[in-house]
Amino acid sequence: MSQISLTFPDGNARSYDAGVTPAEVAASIATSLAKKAISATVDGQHWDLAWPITQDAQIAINTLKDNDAEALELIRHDCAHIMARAVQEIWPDVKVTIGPVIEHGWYYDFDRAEPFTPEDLGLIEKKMKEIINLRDPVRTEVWERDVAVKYYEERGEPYKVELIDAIPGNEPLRMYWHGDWQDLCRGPHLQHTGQVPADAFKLMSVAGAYWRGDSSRAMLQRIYGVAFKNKDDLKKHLTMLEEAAKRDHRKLGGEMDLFHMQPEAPGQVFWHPNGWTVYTELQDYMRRQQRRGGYVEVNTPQVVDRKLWEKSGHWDKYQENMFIVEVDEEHAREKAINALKPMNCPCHVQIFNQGLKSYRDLPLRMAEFGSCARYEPSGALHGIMRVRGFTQDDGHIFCTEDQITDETARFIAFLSKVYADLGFHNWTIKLSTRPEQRIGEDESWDRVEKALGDACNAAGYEYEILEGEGAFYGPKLEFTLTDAIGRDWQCGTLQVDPFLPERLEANYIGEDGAKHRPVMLHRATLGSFERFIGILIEEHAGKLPFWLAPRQVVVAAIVSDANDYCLEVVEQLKAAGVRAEADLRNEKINYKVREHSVGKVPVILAIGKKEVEERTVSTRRLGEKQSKVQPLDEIVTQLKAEATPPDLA
RNA sequence: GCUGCUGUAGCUCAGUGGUAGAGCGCACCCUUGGUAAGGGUGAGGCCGGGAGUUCAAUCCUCCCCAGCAGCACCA
Repeated sequence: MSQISLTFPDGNARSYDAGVTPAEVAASIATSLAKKAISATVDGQHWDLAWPITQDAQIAINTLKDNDAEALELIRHDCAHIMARAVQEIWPDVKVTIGPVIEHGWYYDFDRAEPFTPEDLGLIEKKMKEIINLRDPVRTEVWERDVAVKYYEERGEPYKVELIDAIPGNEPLRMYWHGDWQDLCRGPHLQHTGQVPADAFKLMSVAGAYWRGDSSRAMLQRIYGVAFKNKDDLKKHLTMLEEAAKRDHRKLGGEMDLFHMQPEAPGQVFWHPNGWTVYTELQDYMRRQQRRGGYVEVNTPQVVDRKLWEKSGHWDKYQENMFIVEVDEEHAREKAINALKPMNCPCHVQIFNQGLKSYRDLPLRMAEFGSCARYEPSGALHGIMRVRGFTQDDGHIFCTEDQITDETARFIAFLSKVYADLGFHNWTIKLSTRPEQRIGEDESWDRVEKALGDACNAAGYEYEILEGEGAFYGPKLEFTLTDAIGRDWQCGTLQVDPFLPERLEANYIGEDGAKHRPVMLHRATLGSFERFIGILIEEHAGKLPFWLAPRQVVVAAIVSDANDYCLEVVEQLKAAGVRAEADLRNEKINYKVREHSVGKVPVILAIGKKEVEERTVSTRRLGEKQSKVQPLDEIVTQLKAEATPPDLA
């Protein structure tokens, strides 16, 4: 048998028979290592201890203790298998499908006639612990395709048969055995079930999920679990989830009296005075930014005849998701059918099309705080983050293809400044490329996709590529922020669209005196005010930056003799442009402090006898225990400065 | 839209086949209290909507609406 040379992380190399497994390698070093080992990393690939190595390679033996990423991957993956085995032991008629590792844990999809109940999850967890305690060995086998298909057909596992059919013919079919239970799986896995920490996992929830992510196919039951290396990490994770729930914008929206929603208008927001203050403050800020950024602001109609939507192509594609308004005029022959605008683009093109445009007018940047209505599927609605009525900070840049890169880079700079001003520093860019169903030449897609990528690079940002996720007419950049519990939300966007100018016959006169077609860049920075304010609330856990806080200062009287002075303080603050209010209620200062703290008021000025006499205030900042006595003039100057939006400071 | 769960006072939630309860909040009274809940009294409910079963339904069954989790969707 031929020899191979394996190089260890410390640089030492040893010679082994070709086909040696990492388990044998570990055993050759120390029996304790062989026992502790969970997997290997072979030439950068995560490698099962039982897989043979046939050529020279770099090798590292992973253990539960020292290798976080690998350990968690294996623990979670083995949990998926152990859970599937537990489910089939309890309910033998349940059909298994797939169970991948995800962030913090795993899920596994099952086909079962009866729904899993919360009590069932408890049963499954108990059974899983039993399997872990058995310390059943994990074995891997490579099967022939027809053998595997026959095996699954006999056992009534149609989903597995379908999976095998989808695996390319030249790939080996690997079977993993956890004791006497077996699953088709790429691997790698642990050595035995006992290597999963029995006290560091938890089944979290069960929900429906379509087989193969296809809404036309069977709805399966997906059980989610989380798993960690030890009990403490699990506990930390559960605590984090509890904390995150407190930051939920829907909860804080009520506590801070920002907005409410009700069944008569599902997916639409009733903004209360506090919430509307945040909204308008943000809108004023965006308006200033856009003026500075070279945009002209416009406004367009809400109710627009279907003819325009037919022309733009939206009627065909999105009719189901539009709010239709039919008007039955007395003398009309037929009803007028309109749609509430689901987007602003076609309307902006109408403005562009007024009068003749010259190449000298390009790039033309047109912005609108555009109210849109989309009939989103009921299950998609989520607080104020996914709604049916919303206002985009929309904008369209009419330009030439040559100007795309510059305009994109310019927009990225614009957006990053806005996000930074609003307290966001961790956001990501995704570049969605050509989908299967598309229009236009591949050459043009090549150029435009490159233009977007170049612009990101020029602006100094990395981006992730979402293959095939672009719109049918062009690629797009998505700017994504994350909510309190780690769900991603697309906020900003930039889409290249040569299609709509074509359909709506936009053109400009070029240097050569002939008509040319502009390209349109759809772009939004916040996305929608609704979603962005939701994210803003969660990001700051309700403690909005002072300039955005709806209630900035409460002046609270400690004794009623201080009332007049409190009102005077409020007047001075208001005159300085600060949102201040007096709390003269017959309540103890403790009570007032608590109430306004819960309401996330950033500054409480407490006024007692002493402050009245000395013309001072006792300043207490949200989140701080300590209060500070300072002269009235000083605090007014200070808060005036803090209330100034970052772009005006 | 799909699967599952939920819907009782303004809010958070108990509860029962014989038309309801707590805490907080609200109103009024007492209390003038120094930085996260002072005390008392009181008002407040078509038990999400509709139909059915029953002598009787907030409770059981069905349909609808809305919310929650996930999936699918997101111009």
